[in-house]
Amino acid sequence: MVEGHNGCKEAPQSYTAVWPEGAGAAIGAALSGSSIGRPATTNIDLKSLIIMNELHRTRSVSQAAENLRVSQSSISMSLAKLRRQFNDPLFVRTSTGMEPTPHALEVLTLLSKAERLIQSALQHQVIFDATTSERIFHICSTDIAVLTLLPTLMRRLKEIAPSIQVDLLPMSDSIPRLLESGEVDLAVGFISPMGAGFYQQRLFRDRFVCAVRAGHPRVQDELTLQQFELETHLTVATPGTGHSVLERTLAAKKIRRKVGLRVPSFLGLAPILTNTDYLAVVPEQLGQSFASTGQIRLLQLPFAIAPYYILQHWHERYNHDPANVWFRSVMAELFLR
DNA sequence: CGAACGTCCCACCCGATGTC
DNA sequence: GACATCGGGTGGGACGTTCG
Repeated sequence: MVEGHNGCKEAPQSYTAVWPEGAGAAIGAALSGSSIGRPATTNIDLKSLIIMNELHRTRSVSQAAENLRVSQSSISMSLAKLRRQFNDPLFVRTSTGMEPTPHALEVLTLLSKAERLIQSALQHQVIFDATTSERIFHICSTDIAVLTLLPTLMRRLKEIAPSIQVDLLPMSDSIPRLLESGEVDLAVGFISPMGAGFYQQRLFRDRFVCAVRAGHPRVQDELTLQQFELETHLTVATPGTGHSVLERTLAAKKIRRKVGLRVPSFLGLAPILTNTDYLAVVPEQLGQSFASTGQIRLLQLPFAIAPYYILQHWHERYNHDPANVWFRSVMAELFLR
């Protein structure tokens, strides 16, 4: 996000940015660790230190003022302040200009070290090496992911990042807080929009289908609306997800369904379905994994319901985090279609 | 020794900030 | 919002140093 100009007036001075804002602490730390001891005040004036550097470079108060685009008296005042702070003349007039005292030279040497430290800090980048990282990624998803995403994901991770671990956490209403705090890296699934501060990326489209056991005595190749309402259903509670769209659609279309069993997880659906005559409305991706055994059939729903997208969600705090960026890219590589 | 140049100091001004 | 305070900048004069 780029900050706007917000009507700020231009600063009257235009110091050459030798050290960035906030560098005073680093400079203070460098000075306090030296043989010259602490300056008279710990409230280090960064501009005065910039002026000191410029004085050393130019050997002239006037020239330093010109270079820093301030008045000569301003430089003079700053020098006076520095002299009080360090209890040393720092620069004395000679035939060759304002020459630094030994004390000033030592301070300048330390300032140079501090500058290098600051530059190093500013250029510091967090490197994430997937091939050697032992990081644990915490993913929130419905247990659908266990069947539809994890096998592919873990196979790929074994190839490119063998030491990385994945911790799958259940969906809940507190996903936004968990993503924001960093307790969860990524939330994947059919999840309602989380609002400002969150990013999301579409991975693939999915839709609802009806699953029944292969030898269901009444449901043949086509499911009628009448059958849908007459048969008993097996449903799954899915807090924190967008699956409630199914309930809303049924209510809007005034379609009634008789629930015989409600379970907390998609994982146990298959064995129950194969041993009962229940109908279960499930995501097609999940249904296909059930149907691969040959014991369960998938049928079109007898009413229209919009398809939906499986997305990956993350918080803006981690939008540029190299590890999070890498993991998202792996997810996109495997599932974006 | 005086001119030129550079530094220092003081009074004043301005903007930011805190307080009521 | 008005006012006080403070930090920091400016202009200008005083003073010091250098050099021809």
